[in-house]
Amino acid sequence: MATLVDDIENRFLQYFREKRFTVGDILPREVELSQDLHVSRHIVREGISRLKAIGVVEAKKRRGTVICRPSPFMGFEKVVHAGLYDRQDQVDYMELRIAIELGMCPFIFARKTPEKIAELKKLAGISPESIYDVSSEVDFHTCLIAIAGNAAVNDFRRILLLAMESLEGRVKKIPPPSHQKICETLETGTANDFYQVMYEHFTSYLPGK
Amino acid sequence: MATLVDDIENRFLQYFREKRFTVGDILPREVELSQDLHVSRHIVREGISRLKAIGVVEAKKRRGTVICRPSPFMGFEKVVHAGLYDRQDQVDYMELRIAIELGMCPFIFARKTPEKIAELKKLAGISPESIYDVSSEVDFHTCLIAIAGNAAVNDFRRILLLAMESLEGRVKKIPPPSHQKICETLETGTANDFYQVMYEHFTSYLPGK
DNA sequence: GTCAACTGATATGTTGAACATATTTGCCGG
DNA sequence: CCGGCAAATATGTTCAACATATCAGTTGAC
Repeated sequence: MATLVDDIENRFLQYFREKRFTVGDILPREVELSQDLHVSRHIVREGISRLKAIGVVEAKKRRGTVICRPSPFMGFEKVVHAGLYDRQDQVDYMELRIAIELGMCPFIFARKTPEKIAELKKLAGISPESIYDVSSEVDFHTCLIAIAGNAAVNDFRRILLLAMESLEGRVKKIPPPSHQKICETLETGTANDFYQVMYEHFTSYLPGK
Repeated sequence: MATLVDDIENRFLQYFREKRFTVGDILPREVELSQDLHVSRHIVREGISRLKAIGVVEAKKRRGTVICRPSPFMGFEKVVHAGLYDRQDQVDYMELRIAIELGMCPFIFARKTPEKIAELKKLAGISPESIYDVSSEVDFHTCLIAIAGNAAVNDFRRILLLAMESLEGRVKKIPPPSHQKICETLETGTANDFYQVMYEHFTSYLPGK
């Protein structure tokens, strides 16, 4: 059953699209909205509150409620923060993460720079191969994928990692090829070489042949 | 500045995590919550309303407010629905989509079945190569990635496609290799062959060498 | 005894009016 | 011209009341 607030929320979203609302635009006053939409101010406030929950507006006292640049995955982050995902979700997220690490290879390769590779090498050299350190593993791949310079990918991947924290204790030991090898291949190999070495690096997470 | 509602929302999310809340669990009554949390019932309602916005709870009259299985990307879908993304976001989303199509290849290949391939072949044969049809292009790749059987990936990709609808008119003509070729390779080639043919298929979306 | 309909209890949904609070605006005096 | 006080105005919060849907138990006819 659709409540008034459900309806108002949808009308807001639809309205933003139709009127080409963009960052910085200001919503009408709550009292105006409540009059125009023929609902009480509480309903309007609750509708706007839902927009705050997904990060598309924020309220400034005395100025009004303004459209803000949404972090599009805020809702996802909250779901993860609440721990409201099951084993199957976690497996799905893990696969999605691996798919992104692999699928971004062409973009990483195309946008590599000597500076970025130097930065990467420092992270690759931190821990000896025999010692498996989860956080340095994560740091390396975070730095690696950052080379692609895709903000949405970086943010989304960060949240996926949050959902996998309870899994991290159970991952297999660090697989060859090592991070050093990945650096070398990124630096001197071809785009395809780079993909191949990344594929092998994630072999233990990928389905068997 | 943090409002009471912001605080209450966070406390709910934190509480769900700590108390290991799961699908079907019922929240205390609004009046109880307002007493325990020392805020008015409206504040509690607004906090709960925000949880509804991200798809974490739903209210049943007389029964109470229950945790529901969240569609984790509901917030993202709403942001897209409102059209609150700019050119750069759109480019990022496109790259993310391509990365997923490519990165899921190993999972698709590992889980292919004769039935799925037959289904795929039907979609591949619909339009002659000379005619470029956006919706059949999308349908084919939707069917292809569905072979991996990853619900999160399917759902997330669906929303990414929504954000790219206004771009679709400007995509380049269908690139070789054709969908028929992709089907063949998936059926008879190796996992690596399959990746290579997919990579070539998306060449026009990938950064130049 | 069984089942349908009634009825009361109880949860969320909605409204109105009032007051709190922060911040901008602009007046006012030095 | 400039610093500070004060009014205006937006959102934030509370209280009290009523609406509405639905579950559960009771009552009634067959």
